[in-house]
Amino acid sequence: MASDDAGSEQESIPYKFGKTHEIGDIREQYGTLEPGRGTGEVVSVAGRILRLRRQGKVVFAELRDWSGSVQLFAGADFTERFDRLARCSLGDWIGASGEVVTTRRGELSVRVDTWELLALATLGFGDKWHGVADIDKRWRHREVDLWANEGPMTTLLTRSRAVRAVRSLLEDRGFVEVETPVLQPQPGGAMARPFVTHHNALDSDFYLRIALELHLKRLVVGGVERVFELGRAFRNEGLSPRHNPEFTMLECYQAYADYNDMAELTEQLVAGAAQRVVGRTVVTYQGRELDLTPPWRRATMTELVSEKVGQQVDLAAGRQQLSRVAEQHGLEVLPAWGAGKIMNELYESFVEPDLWQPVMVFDYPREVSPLARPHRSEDGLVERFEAVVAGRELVNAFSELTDPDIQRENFERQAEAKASGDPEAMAVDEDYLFALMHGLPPTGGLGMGIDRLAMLLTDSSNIREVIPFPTLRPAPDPTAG
RNA sequence: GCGCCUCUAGCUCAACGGCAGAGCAACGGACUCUUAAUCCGCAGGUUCUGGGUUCGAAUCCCAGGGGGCGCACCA
Repeated sequence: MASDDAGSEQESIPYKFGKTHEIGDIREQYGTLEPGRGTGEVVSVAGRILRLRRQGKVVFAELRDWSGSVQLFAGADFTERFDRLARCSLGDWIGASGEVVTTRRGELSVRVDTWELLALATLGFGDKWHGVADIDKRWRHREVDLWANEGPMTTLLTRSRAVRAVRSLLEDRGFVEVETPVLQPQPGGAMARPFVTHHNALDSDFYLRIALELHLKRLVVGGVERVFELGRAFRNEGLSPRHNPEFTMLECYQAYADYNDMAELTEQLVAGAAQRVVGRTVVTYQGRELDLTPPWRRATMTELVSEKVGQQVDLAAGRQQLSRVAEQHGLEVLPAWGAGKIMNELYESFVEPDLWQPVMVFDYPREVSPLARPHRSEDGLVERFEAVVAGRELVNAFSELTDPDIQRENFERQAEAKASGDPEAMAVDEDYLFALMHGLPPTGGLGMGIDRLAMLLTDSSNIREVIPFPTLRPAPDPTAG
């Protein structure tokens, strides 16, 4: 009987439901009402039944939509099909109409006159008190996580608002949004191992992009003076609490600007997003205060490394001295590393993890920055900075390299490294060089990890919390948990 | 890839070498203002998988699988 009944109930579910209010709005408007009051306002709300308390001829249910939850108050004397309502399962979706009231105990409620079943939850969702704690299940079946636990909906909505804020801040500054190819015959714009796929009709291998950079700069060559893309990039690398193989980047490029302009833009974007999303620019992250209010501290890599190792070091000191400093601090130096690479390693190993408040780390070695323009006054350096927040790189930006000859040299040096076995090195990108030979004006460029921005604004320690369906090993059995 | 930790009912967890259990959910019932409602009843298991040790294994050992954290790589 149960299954036949359920079958006909499925068929009787309406195709739409005219809800008049978000639950959150009702709570906002009437949340302070005294006990035992009516409002005269009749509303229709819809959502999922979170809890159900049967009391004989009267039933209390907690109904949750994505804006919040409110109690439904139903009674045999005034609610249609009362007995069926009392038999609903936790997790069922219903739409209910009635007056907004408070009960004797003062709980804000919708006193249900009429209601409709909108979906049956035939699989249980988890413990009504503990929710679902199995982290594997939460990530493989986010729909369950969203319903059973409090945090994920807030995280999802916050991320959405953060992306909207970034997009709108850029549009306010005259940037136009574009979409460039994900499938590329040759990946470029970053040093990373790509994913490979195959196009049947063209009988060609393609790579999933590892960065957005080169196509966007080609658009600048074409005259698109302020351009950005918010898009997915893919890197075939290990997973970690801070790395998902597919992740979302913002890249934007501004003609006639340099990296100092990009530093200012970085502050405006991050602080602006925080302001719009959480309402302030001082946030709490993992129990510590983080002050995103501009201006951020600016320091050069040389200064920061020197400070950390307790002696003045710079590229001019040469590979030998840097190598000695590195080894004094327990850092293994590979033979292929030049002075610049050693400096970068010193920075990444000893300085970056200890930076907490936002810092703009300026002026990277040329050796580790093949797409950035040589520094206007410092030998061996490029005009590049990374913005580090909470010990992690959030933004990477340059004065873009515009000289096709230097770009070709840099590509060729990368190609040599690739030939000698570095799977992450770049290849020579002739299409990009072709574009540069048509003239890239002075341009500032910036890349930001959107997932990491979302982590900061949602106080998430694991990137998988801000990605609804993170990359996981395929489950052998889809129902296994 | 390597190291450490973890996996028991739908969910949250006990049992830690001696009969696999509780709460919640589900199912049946009582109850007209509840707040994790309460009460009565009933059912629920390949203890992740496969081997081994043992009179006896959820428990100890080995191998495999899933997941987490750390390291490495990166954003």
